[in-house]
Amino acid sequence: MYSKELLKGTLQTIVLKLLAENGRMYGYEITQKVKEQTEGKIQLTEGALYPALHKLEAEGLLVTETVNIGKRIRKYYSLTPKGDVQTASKLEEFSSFISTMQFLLNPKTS
Amino acid sequence: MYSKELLKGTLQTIVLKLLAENGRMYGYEITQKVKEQTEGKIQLTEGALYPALHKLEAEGLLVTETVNIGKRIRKYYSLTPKGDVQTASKLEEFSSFISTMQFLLNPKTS
DNA sequence: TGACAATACATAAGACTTCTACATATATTT
DNA sequence: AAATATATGTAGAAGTCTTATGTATTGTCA
Repeated sequence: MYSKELLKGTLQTIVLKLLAENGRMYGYEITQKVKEQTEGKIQLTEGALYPALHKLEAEGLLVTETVNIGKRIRKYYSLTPKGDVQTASKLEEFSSFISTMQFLLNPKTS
Repeated sequence: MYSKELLKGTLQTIVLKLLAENGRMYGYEITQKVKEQTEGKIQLTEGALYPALHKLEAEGLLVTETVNIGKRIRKYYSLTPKGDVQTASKLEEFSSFISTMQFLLNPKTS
């Protein structure tokens, strides 16, 4: 597990990228996918994820579909066209940020 | 300039690494160095930097030396042995975090 | 020489993100 | 029957950083 601060600012990017890859996902599924793909190194908490999802929805980047699974409700999130655009730009920004940081922190080998 | 959120959690690491490289530096010098080395892509604000420096000092990772340049005061910061250790561990953590993120965001090529 | 920009320190108030803890409820495993 | 996993969500607090402000000295250029 990484210090929490590092994760700040990357949660949105992670969520958007996963949705772009998987079409549609629900909250719990996202937490599990991240945990699984990072071998437990990144674990999203509900307290961070749900507010983030709601915010992205309010901004028009995500839409929801509610599905009944037995008696339980499941809320699927998927990208809007605007969300697609934002995902691409977030990924690009993150990638550029990493390059800059790697250069800054490792000027000899970069 | 990157969205502010991305920078979160990296400020300490940046400061520690610069001090490890340059021996001792003062606040303004740090802001200029970062700006210069990142071609303006990362710009530290004083409101973020000084509280961070004070915090690191309070934690025993940095010590200060005050030097008078004419009538102006200059406060040099340098790493303590404890600071050296922390720098290494922060850099390691950041590097590992980047690997994980790259894998997560780009599963095909990683 | 007067004005402006750069150097250099610093704090205060607020925004934003995330965490911890809690609340609720169903389904599955032991 | 109890515990764990699935599933969504909120409230309050913590932490980091931003914006704005303040003070003072030094350098530059018109």
